[in-house]
Amino acid sequence: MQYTPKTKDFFQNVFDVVRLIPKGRVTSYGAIAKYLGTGGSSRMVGWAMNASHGVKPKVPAHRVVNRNGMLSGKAHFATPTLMQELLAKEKIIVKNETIVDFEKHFWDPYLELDV
DNA sequence: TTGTTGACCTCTT
DNA sequence: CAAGAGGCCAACA
Repeated sequence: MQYTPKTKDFFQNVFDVVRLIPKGRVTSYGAIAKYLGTGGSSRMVGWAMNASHGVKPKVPAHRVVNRNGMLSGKAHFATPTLMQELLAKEKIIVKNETIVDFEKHFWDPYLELDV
């Protein structure tokens, strides 16, 4: 199913996809942006995540990283180490602010949520 | 309404 | 191989 950002709020869209990320899996901003139809505008995803702090239910923003698997958004969490801590609970190994075997834990909304 | 900003991605130098 | 600049779309002032 394809979301229609025109009919729904962009943030709502991003939050919905992020919440659908299975435990122990991660995805990238670009993948979400592409799935939403915004294409290369992956920055919008990050913008939406910025508003995901006081959102309910909780949005696993720690499962969303950049294309290289680096925790670029960790600075925006409550604590710089919170993101890595949360990922560690998901059995995801983070080394030097970067997810180990990122491809292995990568979760593509296109493949899981159907295109 | 226009301009700036932003947790990014990709090409070019 | 490393660094810089441009591009994408949406929200905020």
